[in-house]
Amino acid sequence: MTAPEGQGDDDAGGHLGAGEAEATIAYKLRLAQILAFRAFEEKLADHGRAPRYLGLLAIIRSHPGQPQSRLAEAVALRRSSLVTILDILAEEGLIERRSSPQDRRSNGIWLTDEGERVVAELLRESRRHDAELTAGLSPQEIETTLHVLDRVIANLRTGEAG
Amino acid sequence: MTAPEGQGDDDAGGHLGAGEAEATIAYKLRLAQILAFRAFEEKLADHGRAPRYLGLLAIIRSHPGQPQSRLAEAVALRRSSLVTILDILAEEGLIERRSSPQDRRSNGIWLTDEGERVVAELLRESRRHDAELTAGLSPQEIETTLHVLDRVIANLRTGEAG
DNA sequence: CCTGAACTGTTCGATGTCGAACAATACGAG
DNA sequence: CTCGTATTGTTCGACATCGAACAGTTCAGG
Repeated sequence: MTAPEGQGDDDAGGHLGAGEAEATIAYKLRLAQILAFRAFEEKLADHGRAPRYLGLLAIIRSHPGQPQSRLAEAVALRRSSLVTILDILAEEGLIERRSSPQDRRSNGIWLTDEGERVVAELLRESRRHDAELTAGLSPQEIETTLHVLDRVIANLRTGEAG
Repeated sequence: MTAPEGQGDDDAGGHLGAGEAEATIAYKLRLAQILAFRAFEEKLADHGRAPRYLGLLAIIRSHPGQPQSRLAEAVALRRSSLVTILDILAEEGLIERRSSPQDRRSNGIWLTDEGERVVAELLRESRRHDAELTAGLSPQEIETTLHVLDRVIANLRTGEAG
C-alpha cells in the first residue's frame, strides 16, 4: 500500500525512493533533518550564524554557566567542535566565556543580553518553522512523534560509552 | 509531566535539555539523526565508506541507471557533493558510471555485483540498527512516526524552488 | 606530601558538504 | 539552421565536524 513508486521503474516525475531501505526510521530521519535544517537556515540567512546554532543557544539559555564539555554532549557534538562554534558566537556578541572559580580548567558559558534577545526572536521563528514542517498533521501524530524521537535519542545515548 | 529537568536548575546528572525549544520537531530531529548516523557508522567502521552512503546505494539499487543530478535530489545533497562521493564508491568498486547514449552530458549510475552484495548485507544491518533505535516503542508509534516523517519531507520538498 | 589517572579546553590535519563558477551538451523559439 | 537558455557533471575555495594529540588542572590513593 505504501509504494510511492514502482521500484526499479524509470518513473518520470517525483522523487526517487530507496526501496526497502525507505521503511527505516534512520533513513527518513536523515532526509527530514537535512531538509529541515537547510530550510531554516536559508529562511534566516540574514541573522548571522545564530540560526545554525539555535539549539545550542537555547540550551545555554536554559542552563546558564555550564562548562563546554557538558554543552557538547547536549547537542551531540564533540568538545573540539564546540571550541570554534563558541569562538564565533562570542565574536558575534551572543555568548560569554567566564572562567569558573571552582575549577580553573573549565569555562562557564552564558548568554549576553544581546544573546538573550536574539534567542528569544529565533525561538519564535523556530516555532513558526515547525508549524510549516508539520502542516497537514494532527496534534496527536505530532505528539507521538515527539515521544518516539525522545525514546530514540535515549536509546542511542545509553549506548554512548565515553 | 514531560519536564526532564527543571529549566535553569543546575541538575547534576543526566543530559541538558533545551527548554522550550526542546518541544520542536526540528530540534529532536537533528539530535536523533546525528546520534543515529554516528552509531550506525561506528558499528560498521570496518565496512569502508558504504555505510555512510547506504541511503544513496539503496536508491541506486531501486533505480538503476539514473543520472547523478536525480540521485542528488533523492538524498538531499548537492550535485557537486555527489561527484566526490561517487568517485569514492566507484573506487571501492561498488558503483559504475556509464555514459548515457541519449544524453552525452549525463552518466547513468549502476551498482556493480560487489555493490549489490554489499548493499544487501548492509540493509540487513540497517534493519537491525533500526530495531535498536526503536526499542521500547510500539509498532503503532513507529508507523505513525514514519508517516509523520514522510509528510515533513514532502512539506519541505514542495518548498524547494530550484 | 606525591604520583598517576581522569578531565578541561585547545590545536591541528583529514574529510565532508556547500555555493559559485565553468565547459560541454541539449533543446526550444524564431 | 541559429541563437539563447537550461541542464549535466565537474572543479575550486570556504566552512563544519571529526579524531588524535596536547598542556593545564583536579583529585584519589598511597
